[in-house]
Amino acid sequence: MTPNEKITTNGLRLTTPRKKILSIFSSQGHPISFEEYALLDTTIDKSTFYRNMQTFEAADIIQGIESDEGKRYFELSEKQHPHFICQQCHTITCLDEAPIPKLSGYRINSITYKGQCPQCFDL
Amino acid sequence: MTPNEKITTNGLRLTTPRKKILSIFSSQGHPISFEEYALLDTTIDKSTFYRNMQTFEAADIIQGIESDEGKRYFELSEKQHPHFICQQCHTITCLDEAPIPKLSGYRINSITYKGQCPQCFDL
DNA sequence: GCTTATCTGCAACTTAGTTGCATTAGAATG
DNA sequence: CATTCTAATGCAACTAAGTTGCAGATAAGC
Ligand SMILES: [Zn+2]
Ligand SMILES: [Zn+2]
Ligand SMILES: [Zn+2]
Ligand SMILES: [Zn+2]
Repeated sequence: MTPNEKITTNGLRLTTPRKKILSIFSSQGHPISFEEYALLDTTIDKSTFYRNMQTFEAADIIQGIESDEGKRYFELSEKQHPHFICQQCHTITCLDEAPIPKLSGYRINSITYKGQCPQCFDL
Repeated sequence: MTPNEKITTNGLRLTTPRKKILSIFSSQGHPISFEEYALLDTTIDKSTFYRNMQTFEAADIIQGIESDEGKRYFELSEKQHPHFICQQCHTITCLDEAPIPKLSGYRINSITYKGQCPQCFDL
């Protein structure tokens, strides 16, 4: 199901800002913050952006993750994968191949590793 | 090495606020935010608290983690262990027994799982 | 095309965390 | 113990991510 289809099946309206938000997120291969989004779409208001992030998270269209710098990053919630946040260069990497462990009794929605990425580790 | 010893070996001054901060963190078994800390120590100023969190993170005395509600939680950085953040009741659990996986090329400092804790999962 | 409830954009607000600065108080030295 | 020097504290003002109230716009359904 495409993001646009998820919108309509959730009883939400397919508005112009929503179509633009989803097309921009579709063209990113990694999570972005509002600050980064606003560089790609100067027309959107931040309240519209954040309100849609909440709506889309509830509809399982978008997934948010917290950076180590007190900002939220968002990406399309397609196939589940862990993320790595480098505490030195603050890059967020999608670990598409990494396995998702199990924890008995818990339902795991996401995994975030923090540390040093290969580039920063070599220095 | 106790937290107080770590302070002096890092060339930091063992001040009254610092001793109180470390004694309060020693008596917690899980990460707490400034909001929670301030209930246990009404004398501290928030700038002193946050500045010490930064100093203590650099000296590897305290470790911070980001909650799913845009707040930072802190705990003594003794033995490494993953954390589980429940997205429903927002409780942060220390998973003292859970293993820390490896990722080749990356240096992992922390792991955070998000999802539903056993209490919320049963509902 | 008309109606209606949802959604948007603006501006004002909230709040976690930071910063500048004057004062205080560890620690080192004699 | 008194002196000195620098690190650390407390206060108040500030910053910035994210939220909220509201009036006007617009998608969806008839
Ligand atoms: Zn890096
Ligand atoms: Zn990703
Ligand atoms: Zn829970
Ligand atoms: Zn813990």
